[in-house]
Amino acid sequence: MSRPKSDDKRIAILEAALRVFAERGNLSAPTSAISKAAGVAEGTLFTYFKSKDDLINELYRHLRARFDRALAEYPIKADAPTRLRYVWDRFIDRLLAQPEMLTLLVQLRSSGRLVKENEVPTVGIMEMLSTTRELVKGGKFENAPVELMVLMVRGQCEATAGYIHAHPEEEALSRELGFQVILNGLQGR
Amino acid sequence: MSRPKSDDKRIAILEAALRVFAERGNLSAPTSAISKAAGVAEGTLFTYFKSKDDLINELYRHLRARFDRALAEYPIKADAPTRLRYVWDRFIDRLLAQPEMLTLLVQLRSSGRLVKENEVPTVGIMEMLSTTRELVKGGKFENAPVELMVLMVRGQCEATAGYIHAHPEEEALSRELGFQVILNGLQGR
Amino acid sequence: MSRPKSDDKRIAILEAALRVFAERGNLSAPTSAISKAAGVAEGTLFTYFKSKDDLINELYRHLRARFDRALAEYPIKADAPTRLRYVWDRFIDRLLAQPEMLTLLVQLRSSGRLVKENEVPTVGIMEMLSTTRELVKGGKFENAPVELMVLMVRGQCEATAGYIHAHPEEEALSRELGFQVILNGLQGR
Amino acid sequence: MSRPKSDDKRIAILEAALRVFAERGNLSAPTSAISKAAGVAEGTLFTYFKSKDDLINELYRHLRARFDRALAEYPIKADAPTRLRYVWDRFIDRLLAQPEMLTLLVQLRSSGRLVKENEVPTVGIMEMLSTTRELVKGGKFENAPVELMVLMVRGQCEATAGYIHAHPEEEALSRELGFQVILNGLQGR
DNA sequence: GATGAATGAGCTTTCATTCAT
DNA sequence: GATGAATGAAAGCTCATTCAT
Repeated sequence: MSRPKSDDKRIAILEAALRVFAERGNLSAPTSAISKAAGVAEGTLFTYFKSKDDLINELYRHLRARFDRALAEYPIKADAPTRLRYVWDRFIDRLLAQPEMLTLLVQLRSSGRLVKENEVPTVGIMEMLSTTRELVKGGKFENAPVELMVLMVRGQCEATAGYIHAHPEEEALSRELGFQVILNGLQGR
Repeated sequence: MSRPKSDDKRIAILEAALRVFAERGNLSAPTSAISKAAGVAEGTLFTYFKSKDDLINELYRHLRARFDRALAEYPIKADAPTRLRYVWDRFIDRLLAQPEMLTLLVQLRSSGRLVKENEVPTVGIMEMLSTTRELVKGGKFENAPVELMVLMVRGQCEATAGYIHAHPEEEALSRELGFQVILNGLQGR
Repeated sequence: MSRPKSDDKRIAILEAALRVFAERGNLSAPTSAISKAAGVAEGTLFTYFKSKDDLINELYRHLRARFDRALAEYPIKADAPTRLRYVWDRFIDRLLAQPEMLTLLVQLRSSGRLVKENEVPTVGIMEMLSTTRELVKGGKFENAPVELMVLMVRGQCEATAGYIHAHPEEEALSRELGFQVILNGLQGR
Repeated sequence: MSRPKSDDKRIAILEAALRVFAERGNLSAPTSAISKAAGVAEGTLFTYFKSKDDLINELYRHLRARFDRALAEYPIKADAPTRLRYVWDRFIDRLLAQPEMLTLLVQLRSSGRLVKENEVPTVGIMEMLSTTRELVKGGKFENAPVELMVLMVRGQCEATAGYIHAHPEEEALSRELGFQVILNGLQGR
C-alpha cells in the first residue's frame, strides 16, 4: 500500500462540510466547495466518501459522536435531576460551541437523506431516556410514553440553545430556566 | 379582456409544492415536479411566482395564514390555561391534518431562503406570548424572558405532533400529556 | 369589420422595436418588451406582425423607407458631385437623428433574418449607383465595378457617422472631410 | 497530477464558436451547438470559459490576435503607401481566408457584449494610424482627425472584402481598386 | 380587435461523479 | 492516493406564440 488514506484528511473534509453546509442552507453546497474548503482536490472527497449522501450520513454520525464524547464524565451515580442536568448542559455547551450545528442538525434530520442506521439514538438520548423514566416515577406522568418525554427534552434543549444564540447575554439565566421548566414539567410537581 | 389570473391555480400550485417538497427533503424538488403535480405547464408556475424562492416564501405565508385561520374561534375571554390549550389543540390539529407540514415548516425555517418580512410572528404565536406572560405571573418564572417560553411551547407542540404522527393510536393521551407537561413547567407549580 | 387594425398602433410597435432593440444588442429583446414599450398587449403585436421575424423585416423596410423619404428634394438636375453630396448629407442626417439606427442597421443586415426581398437596394443606393457611375467616367476607375464603389461610399458614410456620434463637436468638419475623401478617391484626381 | 487543461481543446471550442456563430446570426447559437461542433461535452465548454459572454469576448480577442499575427513581416522600413498596402492586403487575406469572420466581427462589435478591455486597437489598427498620419502629411487632409481616417480605411477594407466574397472572380482587381480609392482619397491628390 | 394567461421547447449553467494522468 | 478536467443529466427560467375571454 503506497499512501494510506489519512484520517486527518477525512476529518478535514467533515469539518469543512460542517462549515460550508452551514453557510448555504439545505445541504445544497456543492461538493466542490467542501473539498476546496478542506484543502483537497475535488476527486479526493470521493476517495474518502462514496457519494455526497455518504458524506452527509458520516457527517451526522461525526456530530453525534462528538455529543457522546462530551458526556465522558457522566455522573452515573448521581440522582436523576443531576444526571439530566449534566446531559442538558453538555448539549447546550456543544450547540453553543458550534452554533452552525443547531441548524445543521435540523437540516440533516429533515433532509430525508439519512440512512436507517443513523436513526438510532445517541448515548445522550439513551441517558435521557433512563433518567426521564426515573424522574416521572411516582409523579402524575408515571405512565406517559418515555419516548415522547425525550422528544420534549430535546426540543426544549434546542429551543433554549436557539434563544441563547440570539441573546448571548442571557445565557446563564436561560440555561437555568429552560432546565427548570422541563424538570418541573416532567416531575408534575 | 383576457383570462384573469386564477386564484384556484395559484392555490393548486402552492398545495402541490407542499406535497412535493414534503416528499423530497430540503426544498430540493424541481419546479417542474411541482407544476406537474399542480397540473399546469412548467412556465405557468412562473406567471404566478417570480422565482422558486418567491414560491417558497409564499408557501410559508400560505401555511402560516392557515394556522391563523384555525384560530378563528379563539376564546378570548377564557382564562389563560384554557386559551393556551385552545392554541395548543389547533396547532396539533393542523400539524396532524397535513403531516407533511411538520417537516416542511422546519425545512422552510432552516433553509435560509425566507425573506425578512416572513419572520414576523403569526397570530398564534402572538397569542402564546400574551397567554404565557399571564401564566407565569406569580410563579417562579415570573421574570423569565417570554420569548424563550414561547419557543419552548412551540418546540413542545412540534415534538408532540411528531410523536403522535409516529404513534397515532396514542393521540388523545399524547395531546393531553404534552400540554400538561408544558403547562406544569411554565406555572412552576 | 368591427375595429380596423390601426396604423398608428403598427407604427408605435415599429418605433418601440427600434428603441428596444437598440438598448439590448443582437435583436435579442423579447417581443414582450417591445409591446410594453409600444403600450399594447403582448398578443397585439402578433395581430400586426405574423412573427418576430416578420416584425424584424418590416422594421428594416420601415427604416429604409425613411431614408428614401429623406431624399424627397433630390436635386436631379445638378452635377454628379452635388447629387452625391446631397445623398451623403441626407444619410448622415438620418444616422445622426436616430443614432440607434446605425447599430441597428448593422445588426439587421448581419442577422441572417432578413428575407430576400429586403435585400434590394433603396432609392438612395440607386442614386449612389448612377451618380458614382458618372463620377468615375473619364477617371482612372472608369472600368471599376460600380457596386464595389457604392459599397465603399456606404461604408465611408457609416464610418463618418460613427465618428461624429463619438465626437459631436467635430460634426461639420467630419461630414465635409469624409465626403471629400471618398469623392477624391472615386474621381482618381 | 491530473489531466492538464488542453490548449488544443480551448482552440477547438473557439474555432467551433466561430463556425457556429457564423451560421446563425446574432451570436444566438446555443452553447450546446458549439460544444457539439467542438467535439466536447456541454459542460466542458464551461471549464474553459466562465460563461457564454466570456467565450464571446475570448473569441473576439482570438480573432484579433490572428490579425496581428498576420502582420509578422510588416515592412517597417518601407514608405507609407507600401506599408498601408501591406496591412490592407493582410486584412483582406484574413477576411477571405475565413469569410465567416467578416460577419462575425460586425456582430461582435455591435453586440454590446464586449467588455471595455476589448475595445483597444489591434496592432494592425495602430499601424494604420501611424501610416495614415504620414500619408496625409502635406496633403489637403493634413489636419483631419486620424481616427476618422482609420475608421474609413477599415470600412473600405471590409467593403472590399465583402465585394470580393460575392464576386470571387474579381478578387485581384477589387483588391487593387479598393486600395487605390482609399489611397487616392487620403492623399488628396 | 385587444388582452394577457397559458404553454413548452429551449437556453445557460451547475454539479456529483468518473477517470486519465 | 491525489488531482482536476471531463462528463451530461438536470435545474431554473425565458420567451415566441396561441387562444379563451
